[in-house]
Amino acid sequence: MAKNLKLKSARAALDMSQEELAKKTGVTRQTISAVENGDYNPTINLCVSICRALGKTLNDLFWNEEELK
Amino acid sequence: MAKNLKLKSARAALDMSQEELAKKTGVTRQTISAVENGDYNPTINLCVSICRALGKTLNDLFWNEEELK
DNA sequence: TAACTTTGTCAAGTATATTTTACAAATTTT
DNA sequence: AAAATTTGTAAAATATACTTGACAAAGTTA
Repeated sequence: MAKNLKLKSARAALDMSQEELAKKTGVTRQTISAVENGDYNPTINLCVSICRALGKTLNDLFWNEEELK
Repeated sequence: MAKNLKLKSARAALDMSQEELAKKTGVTRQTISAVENGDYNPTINLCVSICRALGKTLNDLFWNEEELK
């Protein structure tokens, strides 16, 4: 899977560490790292928590308009 | 968890059965049923597949603007 | 440069998403 | 009303999301 650079940069824009984001979303730092690096396929609830913690929506961080497959 | 009525109605609007949607998204009919009934927490990849099969986006089907928690 | 923080990664364990098989209730079609 | 399709649900099995603990590499700050 591809890296999630939108997530990575949204977090960077808030100067927030993976650790902080992890705490806010109630998961482990390793999980945040894995999501950012595309190492797996998070649940929608986690995605929503991440979005809320970063002030973004699902479409902002997890939707790719282009890739039509 | 709450039922996903947006999903249920988007599917109904296309006159598509759970079985058809399941086939298009590569999961089981029971999985679609469980997602619609809020019985669990699907992965983002499944959510994206469902959206594409129904011509909707993540925000359309899986994002609730209101509930601020 | 040395201390400190952040990040990537790995292995083993636990929790839960998803499958398979199956049956009954409900809805739609004939 | 009967036949056919659609949907809800359940139990057992499998796949995988997520945790815990730990270590090294890279980046940042003193």
